[in-house]
Amino acid sequence: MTPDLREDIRQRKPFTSLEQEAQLNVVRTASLLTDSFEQMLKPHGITATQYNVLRILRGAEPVGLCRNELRDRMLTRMPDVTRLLDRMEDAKLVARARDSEDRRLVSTRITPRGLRLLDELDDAVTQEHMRRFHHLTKAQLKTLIDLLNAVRDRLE
Amino acid sequence: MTPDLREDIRQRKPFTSLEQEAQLNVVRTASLLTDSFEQMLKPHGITATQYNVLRILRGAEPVGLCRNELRDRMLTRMPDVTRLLDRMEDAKLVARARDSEDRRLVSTRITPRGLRLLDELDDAVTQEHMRRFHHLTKAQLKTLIDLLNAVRDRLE
DNA sequence: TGACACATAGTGTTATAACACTTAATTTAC
DNA sequence: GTAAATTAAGTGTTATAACACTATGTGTCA
Repeated sequence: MTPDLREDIRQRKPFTSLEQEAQLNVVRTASLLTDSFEQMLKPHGITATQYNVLRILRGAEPVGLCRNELRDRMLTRMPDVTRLLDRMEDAKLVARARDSEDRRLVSTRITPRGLRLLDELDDAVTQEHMRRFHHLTKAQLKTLIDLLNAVRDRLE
Repeated sequence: MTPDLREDIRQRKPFTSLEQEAQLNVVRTASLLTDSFEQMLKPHGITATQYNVLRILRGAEPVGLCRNELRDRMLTRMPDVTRLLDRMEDAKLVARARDSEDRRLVSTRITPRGLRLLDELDDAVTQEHMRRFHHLTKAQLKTLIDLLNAVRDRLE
């Protein structure tokens, strides 16, 4: 019933270890989840990375965050946050201002337009999460989350 | 003891649903696993995507695969397999030959050099998987794999 | 058998990611 | 108080990803 990964990617030989199978399963699942999420966002003109930035900045309101703080909070590694923010600034989704106390820092805040976009997306995002996970029980979801937390425990 | 995702990405508010928390956990974990894997591969001059291609082609030996078949078997979406293979051909890791029966097809095979590279990498890859997952029990790994299979069941 | 639909690989082009390097402000140590 | 180290943001450049489009070979069907 549930097609396993081996079938999915048409692999002929069995996985060499459970550890390998676990890694491939995590990566494959994330890829499909992200692709689906990107497709949902596309008509709205932003990427999953940009969406992630907007969510972080909305959570930080009413203050902004500097570039490195933002980078450290992102879900996926992003080595060029400066130009990511350039593009988002061009789209008027965020605004930057140099910090007056420590002039090395540039604080970025979400704009009203960015907030409006997140608001428009809220329903679709919730639907997306539900669509992908509603067939698991709450207990299964908790177990999945716990196991992934445990994986990351030795990872970062 | 195990830091949960909220702490990790310094999120102040709780997740809005278990479904959302599950999605973010999957994506975050995959990102860290992939980054770590990429770092391990870097000294050998290939990316995780290229490694994936080599593994698929080694599994297909002694025959090659056409571009679309390869694309469909990849772990993550890759819209430009042609030029990915161009680069790998330049590096002499794969070789291409037009199919004589159906001249639309171009079959790609792994070269001896590609096989040698995989062989060199085998230990490091196994170590990498172990390092990331050895602190979970076999039962936990099986549960994790089952749950991820279940997630993907409604996804593709 | 000839026109048309379809499947396959590849190309042109733009956008984004990645990485090493630079510049500027602040902190630290003497 | 000044030089050196540190921390921050940004820049130059190359590599890769993404997407729409083209060219060519194969199958289909009137």
